[in-house]
Amino acid sequence: MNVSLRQLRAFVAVARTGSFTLAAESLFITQSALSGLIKELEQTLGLKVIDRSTRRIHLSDVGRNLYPLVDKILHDLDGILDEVASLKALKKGLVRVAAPQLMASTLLPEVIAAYARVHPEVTIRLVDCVVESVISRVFSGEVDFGVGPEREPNSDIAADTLFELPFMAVFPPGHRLAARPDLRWADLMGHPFISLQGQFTERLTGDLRQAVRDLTLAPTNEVAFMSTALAMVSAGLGVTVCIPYAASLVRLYRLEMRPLSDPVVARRFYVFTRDGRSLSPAAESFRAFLHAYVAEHPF
Amino acid sequence: MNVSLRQLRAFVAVARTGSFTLAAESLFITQSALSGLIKELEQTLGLKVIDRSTRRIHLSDVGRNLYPLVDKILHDLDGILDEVASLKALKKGLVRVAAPQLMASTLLPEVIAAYARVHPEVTIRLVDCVVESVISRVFSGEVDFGVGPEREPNSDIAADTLFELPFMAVFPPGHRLAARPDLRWADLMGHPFISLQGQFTERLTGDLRQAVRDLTLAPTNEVAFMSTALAMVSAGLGVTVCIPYAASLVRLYRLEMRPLSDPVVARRFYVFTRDGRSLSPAAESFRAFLHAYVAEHPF
DNA sequence: ATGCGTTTATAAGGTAATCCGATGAATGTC
DNA sequence: GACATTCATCGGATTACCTTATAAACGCAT
Repeated sequence: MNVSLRQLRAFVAVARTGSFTLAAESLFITQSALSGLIKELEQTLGLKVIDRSTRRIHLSDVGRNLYPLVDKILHDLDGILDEVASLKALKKGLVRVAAPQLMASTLLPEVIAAYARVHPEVTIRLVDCVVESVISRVFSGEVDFGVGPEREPNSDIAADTLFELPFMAVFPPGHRLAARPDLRWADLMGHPFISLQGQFTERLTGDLRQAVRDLTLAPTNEVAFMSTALAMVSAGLGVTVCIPYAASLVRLYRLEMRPLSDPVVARRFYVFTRDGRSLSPAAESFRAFLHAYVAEHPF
Repeated sequence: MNVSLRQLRAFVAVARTGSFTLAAESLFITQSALSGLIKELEQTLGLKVIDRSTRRIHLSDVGRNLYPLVDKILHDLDGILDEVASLKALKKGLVRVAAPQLMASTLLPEVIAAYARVHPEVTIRLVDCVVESVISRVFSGEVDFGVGPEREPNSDIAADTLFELPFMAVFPPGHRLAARPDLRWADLMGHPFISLQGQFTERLTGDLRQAVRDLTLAPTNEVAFMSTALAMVSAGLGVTVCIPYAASLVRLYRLEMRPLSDPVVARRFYVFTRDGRSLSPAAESFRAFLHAYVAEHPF
């Protein structure tokens, strides 16, 4: 029995209004179109569901039994379609974003606050974790997408460049480095260098050696979190480097940031998504918003 | 959002099978037709519900939420359509028939038994009542149709002739009337006449006076039920008349029936339905069966 | 009984949805 | 890189649905 939704909607509209003419109006079609829908429905079912003449309309016995059941189904379906429309219109939605701790405590809260002003009904759930967890959380589906620095390519993960920014020197106000007009990596060599554990230091060391053969970065301390590093710099225990997106945190510690050259070493940050998997409307919206925000707010 | 049932069925089939090709087979359409249905569904909804390549298929986030809800709706709808199909195929159904006591204790039980042998899943509910109630029960919708003798026409009630049969004399075996070769109404005049209350006698008296001016039927007793009349005839308290469809009851009382002429007075019996209202498949089936039964079993 | 206003049914023609068969493009495996 | 298989697209045909016009039916008033 190949009945159609249009036919069922026509039937319910007639049952509700008691008139073909009024039912047609309620469905925004002409009376003759509605008459044809009812005729085809009855032919497909093989029995009458509406007894009518030009002056009277009644549901048949079968029609009377059918009406509340079909009415409920259409009501449920319309509820589902409304739900989808709400998701599409960003009238509701949930976005889960994984990001490393530094991202999660500097850039992203700003972007999320700005986004909430535009789309208050969408919930952004920030999942802060170590850099190495970002991609695995994306892969597992635990989050909609992740934000973080470049890592080994993975065929199941798509990486979309968010920004590429250079490292900058960070030191306390009044530090001897503050007096130099143009800072070079070599200038940092005479000072205790505080770095981050893991690929941060490995990649940095590799990049420097590749650019200047005898430039060797020997961290005097390797800590897990940038906030620890900044606190130590603030305490006069050395200097560090970081990417400009963390400027807000550097200012919080009342530290100074200066560009570094010879060489300029940059890091790319990406939005990671599962390859071949679409984002929900809300996630796609926030992803695009993040890209636009970063493009509009140079650090 | 004008989605169609075909599109929703396509979506659920893909979700269930994990393949466009297998989903198309399960819906008895080609793979390209199914591909088009999914494409149109996503265009109508304005978002992706299925992420796919030539080698992989996943439901999107929205698709994953949508699937169980749509699946349930389609399951419920198919249940309803199966119900309608069962009603149409007479695999289920209830028919309520109103009939006068005499009809209800002679003809109709026979017909219902015969019908049950052909359509065991249909329930026939016999509502026995006085003649005058038959039409009002049809009118009120309390029964699907009624069976009974002619009464004043009513524009809301349609009357479809079931049979037209003549009155016959009823008397005990060995009665003086049994010796006569051809009985005439005048022959009954010399005997106590037991009649039925109400329009039975009024209509009969009117018909007889209309045919033969000085033929006056003066019942010596008027009772409510034919069974009472037959019992009294059996006890030798008089004679009566009745319509041949009640022959089984007359035999039960071991009485004899003979045709009556000068005049032949016939009564029409009808199937009464509400005008402009269709019968359910089961009711229509039983109504047709009743007509056929009566045509095939002359009394 | 007749005329009238209004409602449902039908006809003709047009558009949208759905379908088929053929084939292109993509993809994982060998 | 070749191959088998799956999804996407194209062109054409059919079906479902729609509009406008109009016929048929019907309850009411006269």
